[in-house]
Parts: sequence; C-alpha cells; structure tokens
Amino acid sequence: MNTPDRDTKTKLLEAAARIFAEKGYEEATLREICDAAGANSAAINYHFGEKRRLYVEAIRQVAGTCSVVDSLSSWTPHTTPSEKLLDFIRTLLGRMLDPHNADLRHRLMMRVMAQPTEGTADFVREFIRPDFELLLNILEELAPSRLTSARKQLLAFSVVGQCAHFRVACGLVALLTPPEEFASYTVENLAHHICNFTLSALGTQSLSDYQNPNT
Amino acid sequence: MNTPDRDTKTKLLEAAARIFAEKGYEEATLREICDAAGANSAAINYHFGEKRRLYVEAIRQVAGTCSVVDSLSSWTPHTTPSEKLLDFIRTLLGRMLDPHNADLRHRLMMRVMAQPTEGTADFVREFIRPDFELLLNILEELAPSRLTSARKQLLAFSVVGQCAHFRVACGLVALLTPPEEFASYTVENLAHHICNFTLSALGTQSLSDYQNPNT
DNA sequence: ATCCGATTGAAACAAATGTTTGAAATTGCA
DNA sequence: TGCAATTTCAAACATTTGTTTCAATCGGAT
Repeated sequence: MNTPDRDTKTKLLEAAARIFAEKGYEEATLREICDAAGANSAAINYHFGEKRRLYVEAIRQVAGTCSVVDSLSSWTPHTTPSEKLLDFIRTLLGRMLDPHNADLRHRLMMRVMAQPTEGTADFVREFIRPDFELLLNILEELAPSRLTSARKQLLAFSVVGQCAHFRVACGLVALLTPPEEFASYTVENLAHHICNFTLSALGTQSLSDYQNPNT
Repeated sequence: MNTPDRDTKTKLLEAAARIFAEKGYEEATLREICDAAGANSAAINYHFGEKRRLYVEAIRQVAGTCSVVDSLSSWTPHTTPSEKLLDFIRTLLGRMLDPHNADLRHRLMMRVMAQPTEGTADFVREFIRPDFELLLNILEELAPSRLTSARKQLLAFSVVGQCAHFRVACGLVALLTPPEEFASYTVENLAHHICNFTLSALGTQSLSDYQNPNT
C-alpha cells in the first residue's frame, strides 16, 4: 500500500536476485541479502515468510523483464536467416560471458538450470522458452521443410550447448587452451565459430562476409 | 602403516568422493561422510586436518584411475575416424548421462568444472587432458591438414559442449522438450545426432551405416 | 488528536556445521 | 608381556544458518 512497504520489499527482491545469482541458493545468506537491502532480518520473514519464497519471488520478478528476443528488434524483412543466427548466437553468448556487469537474468538462469527447484518451471516458461522458440524459427528459415521438429529441437540444443559450454566450463576451457589462444576467445570470435559451425552442419553456405579473420 | 589406518582413511576417501560428487563441496557435510564411511567425526581431522584437504585428496585419488581413453582400446588400424568420433561421443555422453551407477569421475568433473578450487588444475591435467587430446587427434584424422590447431581446439569445444549441455542443463532440456520426444533422448540417439552434426560441419560424409532410425 | 493495523528494529532461538579436545582403545615393537 | 606411538571414540566447542519473538515505530482513517 504505502511507499515504505513496497520500498523495502522491492529492495529486498533486488538484492536477493543479485546475490542469489552470484552465489546460488544455498550459499546466499539472508543476513547478506538484508544488509545489501538495508533491511532487517525480520523483514524477510514478514514479507516472504521463508527463504525459498523469497528465492522464487526474486526469480519471478527478474524473469518478467525482457529476453534475448528484445535485443533483436533491428531485424528487417531483408535480414537473412544466417545473419539472424549470428545475431542470436552473439547476443546469447554476449550475455552469458559478460563478466563485468553480467546480466542478472543469465546468471540466475544458469543457477536455475544447474539446480532446479520450485519456481523453475515458471522461469523457463516466461523467460527461456521465447528465446528458444526464436532459435527454432531461425533454424526453420535456414533449412525450410528439410527438418522435422524433433531434429530442429536437437539442432537448437546443439547451438545452445556450444554457447553454454564457454560459460559453464569456462574454467576448464581456460586450463585446456594455450593462454594466447584463450585470449582470442572473444564473444565475437566465438560467435562466428559457433555460427559457421552450425551453418556448415546445416549445409548452408557460411557467412563469408561476416567471417572473422581471427577465427 | 597398519591396515586399520589405511582402511578408515581409504573408506573416508571413497565416501568423500561419492558424496562430494553427489552434493558438491558446500552441500556435503562431514558428518554424512563419516557416517557413510563408518568413521568418527574426528577421523577427518586426524587424517586430513580439514574439509578442503579431504576434498582435494578425494579428487586426486579418483582422478588417477582411468579415463575415456581406456574404454576405446578396441580400435584397430582399420577403424575409421568417423567411427572413432562416434565412439568417443558415445562414451563421453554415456558417462555423463548415466544416472544410475553414474560414473563418479564425471560427476566430480562436473563439480570441479562448475566451481574450480585448489586441486582443479591437477585434476584437469591428469584426467581431462588426455581425453581432450584424443578428441583433437580424431578431428585431425577427420580433416587432415585442413585445420589449424586453434580451429581444432574450437571444434573440440563444440563437440564437448554439445555433450555437456545434456548433462548440465538436463532439467532445462526436459522442460523445453515434449515428453515423448524427451524420452527418445537416449545416449545412443544423442550420440548419433551430435556425431552427424559434427561430421556435417566438417564436410565429412555422415555415418549412414551407423545412422540411427530414431534420430 | 487519536487509535489501529501495518511495518520495522534489536535480540534471541534452535538447529546444523566444521573443528577441537582429551581420554580410551588399538597397534607395532622390544 | 609391557611400553610407546598411533588411531578411534564420545562429547563438546564456537560459529553460522534460517527463523521467531515482541516491543517500538510509522501511516492513514475516524
């Protein structure tokens, strides 16, 4: 009702989303969240009852904001499917890998993926599914009527899997790759590699004009 | 020296490896490990001093056993590179996905990948690297002298990434895929998809004789 | 201005965790 | 056998966790 109510509750949700994304559910402590929000320990109990509900609410709030789809509004009717695929991969990869102001939603997504709990299904439905459908549409455009929906699904997982690997197993990749080579693993270079790899697999001509010299 | 010493110490290491693999470092409790090992809480302090050292020792011991490489000794000089790739992917995927008697080392590997700590580098060097080199060699055989080592490296990550995704984001995949389709995601079917996807991307003819009708 | 419900605050709670303690038991060796 | 070192045990410790308590405070309707 009144502003202070919504104020601390909102602050709590924001701090919770950030800290849950950073540390995961178990590692994040309520005291840390309360301190970050400038609220009292009892505020969580008052507004949310228990830790898990705060977690679910934080996910739900963050999920409703936007998705990869929104970043791709610059497409025109003349944008080719190949360009769309590159755009999609670059956007997804960029959000996944950005270490600095890393996108809250993707960090949360990774947490949710790794450790599904109550509220996960909603998060997937509201936030991840639209992006996934977009990828399926791009694949359909790339190879119209050549692919069953089951194959498209698998192809989409192949694309996402390649991207996610550099996020999930980043530490491993760093240990397996020579330093100077690892330094060249920019979003741009990786996106071109994954895009061209996928286009080749589909039998589509690679984006030579987009080809990155460093790849 | 004496058997009981090595006995409880070994039991402790085995139980620790299993439980750390299941729950991760923070979630696993020392009391649970001790109970599983039939040892006293103080035994950990006596033999290892602290929790982290037990973790590192457990990883190190498990890492030294064997790797994917050892499962592929059935290859002959006549085994084609494509068959080798399928074998590799099937073995890797099988170990990653087997939920029942799931391979301890791969569960630990996932944990280590997701949350690198002290001892990770050794684990990678001793256990993961040989498998990765094998994959690089297979890729070299598939496209001799067409690929720079940097490109081979990226291709290898694309292969591993596709496999790992079904492990890491298994819950997500299940939520995005129709149930009856998800039911068809057996190791065999997924391995064929990933293998053919990769071979197509390399411009190599797919393994039609190995083609799986359900894929 | 006053009262009542909503909200906040400081402190404490029970439970669980990693760790320590010191005595008891066991082992290897003379 | 007897001794000394090693290993085990039950109990307790200090700390941290999520949660609760209850009085103090605030805000708006009467």
